[in-house]
Amino acid sequence: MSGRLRGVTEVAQRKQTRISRRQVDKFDARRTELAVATLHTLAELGYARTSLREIAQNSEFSHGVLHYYFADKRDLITEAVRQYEVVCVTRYDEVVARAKSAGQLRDEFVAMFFDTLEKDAILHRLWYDLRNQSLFDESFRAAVLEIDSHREAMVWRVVSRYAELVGGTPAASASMIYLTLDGIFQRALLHHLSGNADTVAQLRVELPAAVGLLVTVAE
Amino acid sequence: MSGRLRGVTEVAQRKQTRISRRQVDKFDARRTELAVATLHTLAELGYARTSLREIAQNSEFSHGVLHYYFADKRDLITEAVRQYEVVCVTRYDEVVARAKSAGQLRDEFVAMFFDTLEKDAILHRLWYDLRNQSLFDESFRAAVLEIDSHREAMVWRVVSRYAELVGGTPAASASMIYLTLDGIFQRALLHHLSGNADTVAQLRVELPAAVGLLVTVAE
DNA sequence: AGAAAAACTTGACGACTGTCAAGGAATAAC
DNA sequence: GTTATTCCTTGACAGTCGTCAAGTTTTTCT
Repeated sequence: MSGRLRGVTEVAQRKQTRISRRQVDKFDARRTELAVATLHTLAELGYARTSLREIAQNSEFSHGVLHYYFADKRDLITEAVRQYEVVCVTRYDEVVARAKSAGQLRDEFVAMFFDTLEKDAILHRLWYDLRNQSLFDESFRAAVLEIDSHREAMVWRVVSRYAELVGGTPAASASMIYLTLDGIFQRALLHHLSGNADTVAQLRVELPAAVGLLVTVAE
Repeated sequence: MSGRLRGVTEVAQRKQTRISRRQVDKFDARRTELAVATLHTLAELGYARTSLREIAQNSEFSHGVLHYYFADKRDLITEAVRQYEVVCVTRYDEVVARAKSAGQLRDEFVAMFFDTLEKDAILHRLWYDLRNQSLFDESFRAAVLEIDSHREAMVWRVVSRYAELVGGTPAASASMIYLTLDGIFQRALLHHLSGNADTVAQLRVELPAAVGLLVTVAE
């Protein structure tokens, strides 16, 4: 039987079958490969204009294969979002690890901040697109909230370590600190993609001071 | 002649004709009416899922009329965004005007902040949707950047007045202050629409302190 | 080797999209 | 009251969308 009546559960079953036959690697590898292709297409076109045929064209397969590995479009996009998380959520950890002084941590953080802003701009705009999409489409919310909390934790690791090195304590909650730095990033991204380099440069100048505001130095 | 070959300029011409015949009121009134219907549809469905036929169904006309008053879909949506601006950009001005003390201003600001967060949630999520869309679609950027700067000015009027009343000065640039408060709003919106009332309440508690951080009190 | 299963392609379906031309209905001009 | 003009509806167009069944190619198993 070449039955193709697969729901989400049936895809999971099929996956289970593969696991038992020790072919899970191949199946999951393709799934990931296609999810990555999806990620790049989404980053290029945005959620509103990304079609399955377009995604397939960014891979080496035809559009039909997407329904072989994914139950439906949502399943595919959700998986793509997870791939984003893998890429983006440990970005500053090396910076934290090698920081010997507060000044060094701050400088390298700022450098990394604006480096990824420019290098991964289209990937970041996708993140904000999907986070926003979750305001309309309930099916993304769980994944979005999870990634958001991981991003918050990532920022917290940076700032709390910075506070430690500078001999003080964070001046606000993890939540506040995250949304402030994320707000700076979002704004910088908007102006970067708008070609407004001056505004981006201005934000770069202000970022260290903002970090300073978020940490109180003990007297 | 019943010619319907209208580009953007021809729509403008036709409008000009009406002006000379003193019927500009009627034409513009319909345009605005349809733009408002568009705004509500967008707020309900999001940019990605809003079609012209859906918009027309939220008005009392048929879908064809949209191309009588607007050159194309972008023209329509751009006009809808302008309507959003009219509604949203003077929200806190009355609060500023009637504030007799720093404490009153702060409290009423916080109250208004979370009032509109809940009452106009779907309108606000539209704003963020469109702002994000401008990261992908150049044609929205000018309007988005303009509205964004108006929002920044609105927030600045609140905070600078607060600083005045408290006898201090703003501790950061207008840009920084705006993106901080906007970040809080965005986060609160996400959690409000996710049904996570606890997180929203937490943000409400933290908002006054955040405002405090943004203003330095003179010694 | 041949048989069975998995991986992938192709082409089609119904639904939906933005656009626009043709024509009817309403209003204004004379 | 009879033309003109404006306003609005209807229906169609060419295209795209997600989905899926049928069939071909490739891999795996025995």
